[in-house]
Amino acid sequence: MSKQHYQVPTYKAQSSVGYLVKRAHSLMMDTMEPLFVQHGFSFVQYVILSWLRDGIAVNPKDICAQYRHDSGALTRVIDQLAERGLLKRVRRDRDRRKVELQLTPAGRVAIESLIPLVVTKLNLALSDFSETEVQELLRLLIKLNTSLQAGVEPAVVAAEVGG
Amino acid sequence: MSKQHYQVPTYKAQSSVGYLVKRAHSLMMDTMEPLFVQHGFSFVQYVILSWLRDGIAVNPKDICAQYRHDSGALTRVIDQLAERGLLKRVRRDRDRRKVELQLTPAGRVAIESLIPLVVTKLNLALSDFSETEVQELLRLLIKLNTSLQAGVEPAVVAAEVGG
DNA sequence: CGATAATGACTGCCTAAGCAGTAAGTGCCG
DNA sequence: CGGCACTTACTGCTTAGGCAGTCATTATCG
Repeated sequence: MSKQHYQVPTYKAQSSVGYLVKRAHSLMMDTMEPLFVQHGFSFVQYVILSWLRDGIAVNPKDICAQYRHDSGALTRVIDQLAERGLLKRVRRDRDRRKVELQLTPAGRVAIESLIPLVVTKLNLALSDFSETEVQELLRLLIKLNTSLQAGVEPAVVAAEVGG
Repeated sequence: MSKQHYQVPTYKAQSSVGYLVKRAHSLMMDTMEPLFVQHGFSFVQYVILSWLRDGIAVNPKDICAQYRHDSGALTRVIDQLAERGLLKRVRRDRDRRKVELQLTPAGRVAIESLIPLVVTKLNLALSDFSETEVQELLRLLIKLNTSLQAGVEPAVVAAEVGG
């Protein structure tokens, strides 16, 4: 049984966590995107390079899952980055369906040059936050994401079973 | 001078507030959108009806500002809703550039029928949160949004606060 | 082993968002 | 009053994202 944080008679959009998250996302994009555009990258391009840099996602599929980006759209963005020589596709013998993405030296230089800009902007956005507040915000967002993720997938399963 | 919450040498995307916010937004969309689609509405359509219901934004321009949606795209969504008889455009004599959007009775019924679905989903997503945690998450998100907004375009902020 | 399902990357198509430009209306200032 | 800048809603065009389907590869299971 869910707690009744929100209730139908008193619900207003502007105090909904959904609205606040969407707005935060939009504002964050407005803050960050010009940074990348000035240096010749789209936001999505930056994201891909960023994930490769951190070594968390190396396949298109991983990036899709982590970043919830469309698979088809991602293929085309990877094409752009590959054409610019910033990454390369490598077929691994182990599972030849998968494509391993590898940053080229030029790609590494590019992403490393963008990181300081991002860090500066984030720190600026959080300049009124105490360290405790930042950690609490991160914790609550992670908690929310975990909960949402758990809620999304069963719904898909149920739909498949029911349909 | 900004606090150094993030630092270049140790920065990783997955602990960035930007990434976490984007992910929260994506997951929230995945959670909410099917609710509306099943009832014949897109997410954006719901948003517009929702803002009209709460009486916060009554002009296309207000909705654009509040929801950071493209003006041109919004016009077309409003067209759809108007054609379905869920809202109507009214020119006010006071400032004939502005279009006042008004929910029709059918529109009010539609949005009111969607609210309980949203409330239920939100409560489910927050079911592991204490009331204190929810309030803290809302507070921190609002604080973040305020800070981001100030960083993006101070002139707009001043105008909105004044209005 | 062989047939079938499932996975991963990719392609074509379509819709919708983003951008720039237009037109009507308003405020400002001489 | 008249000219100019600004606001607001809207339109055409471009592009990018979402969806469905394809092909190659791998896993599953009789």
